[in-house]
Amino acid sequence: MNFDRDPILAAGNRCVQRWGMERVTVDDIAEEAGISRATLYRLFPGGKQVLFEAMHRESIAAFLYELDEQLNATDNLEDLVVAILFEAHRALNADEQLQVMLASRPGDVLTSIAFGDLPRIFEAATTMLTPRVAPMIGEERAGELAEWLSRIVVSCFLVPSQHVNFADVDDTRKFARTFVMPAFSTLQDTPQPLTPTGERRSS
Amino acid sequence: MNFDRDPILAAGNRCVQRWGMERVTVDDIAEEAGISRATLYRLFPGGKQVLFEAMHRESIAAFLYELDEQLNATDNLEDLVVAILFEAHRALNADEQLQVMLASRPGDVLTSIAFGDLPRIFEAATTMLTPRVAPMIGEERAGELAEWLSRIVVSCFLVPSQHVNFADVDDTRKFARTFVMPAFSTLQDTPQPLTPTGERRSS
DNA sequence: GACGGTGAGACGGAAAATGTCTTACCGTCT
DNA sequence: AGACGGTAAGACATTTTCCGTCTCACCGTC
Repeated sequence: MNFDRDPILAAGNRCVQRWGMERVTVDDIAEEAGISRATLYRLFPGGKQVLFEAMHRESIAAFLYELDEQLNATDNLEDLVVAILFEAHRALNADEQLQVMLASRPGDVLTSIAFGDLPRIFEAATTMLTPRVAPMIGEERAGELAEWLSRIVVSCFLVPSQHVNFADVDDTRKFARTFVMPAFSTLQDTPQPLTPTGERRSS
Repeated sequence: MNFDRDPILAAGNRCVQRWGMERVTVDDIAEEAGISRATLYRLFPGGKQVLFEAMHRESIAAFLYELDEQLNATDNLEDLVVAILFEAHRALNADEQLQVMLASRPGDVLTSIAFGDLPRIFEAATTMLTPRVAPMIGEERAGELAEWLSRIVVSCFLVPSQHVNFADVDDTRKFARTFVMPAFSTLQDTPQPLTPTGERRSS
């Protein structure tokens, strides 16, 4: 089943893709959605800013929803972390719309990320992740893990790392074992002993 | 050798590709070109309209320049006409920028074409074509041929024909023999007798 | 030091976008 | 039928943006 999007927000996304984030107008979106501007203001009181925030929120939610579906094959924490990092990186680099959502303009990226989106991303990621990892590490730590992984993904999307390539699943696993798992793994969650060389898994 | 473009007009094209024809501002282009708005107005007195016309003109000129280079292998009128129709169609469908130049917005195409671009296209096509065909059909008729071919190319770009497919060189030749050559060819220009069936040439 | 070309930016007028509001319309429910 | 909620259309004032012109300071060249 697909993530069903609000048709108005979907219209907004189409407009953003056509005109760019700064050039899209409320009239554009209303016309694209096939509704009048009055209705749009009724549905999104607060106008442009509220509408855009809703679009951001939905984009993030849809992204995490699809990411969540990729995680069903995992049954332990490390596999989960690796899958999240790997799939998030892949999806993010393939999803043009989400990139526009995150980076409205080359210069505004940091501003947007720092003051607007990151908290929303953390919140949504926590909501998505908690039911999966709560049985493993407890509910409080789930939020920490979600934020930590979100920061890694977003940061490495904005400025690709020189040291880790999330397009490579082995690289990703090595990174996870070094930088993530030590903070969260408990003994029974570790699928196999960590080795200093970070060898490839035989499965 | 390449067609060298005015850096300011090139900046304008980049902006148009990013924002779309109706959303681009003079400030955008000045900034993209790395000059101040004052300088831009000094260089293009008349402002936005003059600047846009220059961009159109240059796009058309660059297009015809590249087209012209495809015609060196031809030595008779029919081959020339076929090559022009075929290559123009191919290039036009591959050149996103030129498409934006011709069709700023789906609804404005006809207006733009009818009242702005076509005369410029005719003029530029005539300039490009005259030296090639003047030895064959005379200078006055060169203008007629250029206009005629331009109309065909532009019209079939805007609304693809049901009857002729310019992506097919044989189809193109058949079309040329039926609709173009009779009006322009003289006996010594005809590479082989026209046949009523329009069979394929043996090379 | 004169001179041409440029960047930065002020300025007013024009155009566009925003957000609110009113009015009329339409389907539903009672 | 009549009340009611939701909508489209669009008028309206306000704010923002854009346009085109202008001035002034700067800088390299002659």
